[in-house]
Amino acid sequence: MAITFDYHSAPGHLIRRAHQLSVSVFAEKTAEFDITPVQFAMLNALMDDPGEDQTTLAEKVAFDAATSGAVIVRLEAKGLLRRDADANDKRRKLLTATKEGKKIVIAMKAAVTDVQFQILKPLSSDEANQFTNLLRKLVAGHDADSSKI
Amino acid sequence: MAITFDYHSAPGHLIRRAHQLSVSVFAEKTAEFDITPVQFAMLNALMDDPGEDQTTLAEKVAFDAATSGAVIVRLEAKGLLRRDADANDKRRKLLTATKEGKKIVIAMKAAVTDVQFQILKPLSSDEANQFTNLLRKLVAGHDADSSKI
DNA sequence: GAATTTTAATATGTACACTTATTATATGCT
DNA sequence: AGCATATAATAAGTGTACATATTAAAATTC
Repeated sequence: MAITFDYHSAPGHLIRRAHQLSVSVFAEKTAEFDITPVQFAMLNALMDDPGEDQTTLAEKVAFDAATSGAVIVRLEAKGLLRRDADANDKRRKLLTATKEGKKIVIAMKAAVTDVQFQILKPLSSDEANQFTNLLRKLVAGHDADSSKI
Repeated sequence: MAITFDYHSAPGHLIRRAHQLSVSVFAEKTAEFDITPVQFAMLNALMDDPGEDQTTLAEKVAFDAATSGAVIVRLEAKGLLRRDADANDKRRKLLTATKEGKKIVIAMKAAVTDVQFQILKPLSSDEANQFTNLLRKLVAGHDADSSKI
């Protein structure tokens, strides 16, 4: 037994590395659009349900309010979404993707699909499916855990 | 075919979520030590090979020089490692874990081991092994890719 | 052996990511 | 109605994470 920890083989470290690689592949494949994975996730989610408030959108993509607030400000600055005050609840700001925002999400779709393949590239097709399913189960399990407080 | 992307099931997004959860579990289980996963990784790696320079240590845990530089400054501020100028190469600063640093890594070992189990908790034992192996293969594959430039 | 190139560390700027605190507004309770 | 509680958004502070630029010190090349 070594005194130190074999952190290289630890899931925690491997997940960090995978995230790092995943972001890097995304940046590479979508360089021309100048949109980060998080920005894409938010804009993409917004297109399914326009007119959402920031909190609801943040929950959908699983970010805290502070982070998503900053992302939304950047997306607004780029002209990809609009924030309108809710007449019924002055605390809320309702979000809508602009024409530009919609256009960019649609334009990025092929590249983002390709990113997913590139991330999984070191794995065989079977392994890739297994891995994605296990990842989904892992995340869902933790989500279920945290919701039953 | 929907216009938008099913980003919720995409490996890229799932990996991000997994990373998020992983960091959160680490923080929870090691709260008393006030050490982040990255800080632990660096300090732990340093114990295997004391007297390394920043660049070599950064490579080992796969961070860029700027990020690891900042982490090292924080670890030094906490008194967990020492930086000494290399007499043979004045550009380099050699790192050594202090007694305090070593003590904290050893003290954290059990908690960090537990973190890995907690991360994988939603999976069965078999699934957890499969998942970790696939993750390792994924990361190794990308590493091999980037090294053959 | 002087000029070019490389390398180690730092600095700068942008973008997550989270915690805690603050402000404004709504809602629930009595 | 009036007060306590809850909620939406923002602000402040810490810590990754990376690209690019800078500085000082090697190493290489001519």
